[in-house]
Amino acid sequence: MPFDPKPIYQLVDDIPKGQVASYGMIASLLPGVTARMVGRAMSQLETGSKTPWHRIVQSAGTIAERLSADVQREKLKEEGVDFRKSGAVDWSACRWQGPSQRWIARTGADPERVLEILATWPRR
DNA sequence: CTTCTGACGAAAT
DNA sequence: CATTTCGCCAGAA
Repeated sequence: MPFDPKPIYQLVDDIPKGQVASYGMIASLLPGVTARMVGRAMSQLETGSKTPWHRIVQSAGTIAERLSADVQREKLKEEGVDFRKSGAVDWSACRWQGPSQRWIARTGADPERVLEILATWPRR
C-alpha cells in the first residue's frame, strides 16, 4: 500500500498561526508515520499550498537547511515567532499545544491517547 | 534485489 | 554546544 500523505497534511493544517511543531511531534500523533515521512510530505507540497509547512521544524528547534530555509524563517517571524542566538525557535514560547478538538473528532483519534503522546513533548 | 538519498531524531562522545 | 553513529522508511536508480 503506497504512502498516503493526506493524514499528515490534515494534521499540519491544524496548527495555529504563531505555533510550531517538530517533524517528530507530528509523526508521533499518526500511527505508522515517522519523522522522515513528515519531512518527505512537506517537501512534496506544491508551491502556494495552503498547508502551513513553515510551522514544522527539527526537534532541536532549528530550521532544516535547504533552499527554502530562509523563506521559512521569514514566514515564522511574520507570525511573531522569535529565534534564539543559536538559530532555534524558543520552544517554551511557541510550541504547538496539540491537535484541536475538531481534528480529534474528525479523525476519531482517542483523546486520552493524544494526551499521553503530548505529555512526551518536549523530549529535550 | 541492493544501494543511496533525504525538509528526521535520539543517544553517545 | 558540535559531531558522529545508528535507526528509521519511502522512492529512485
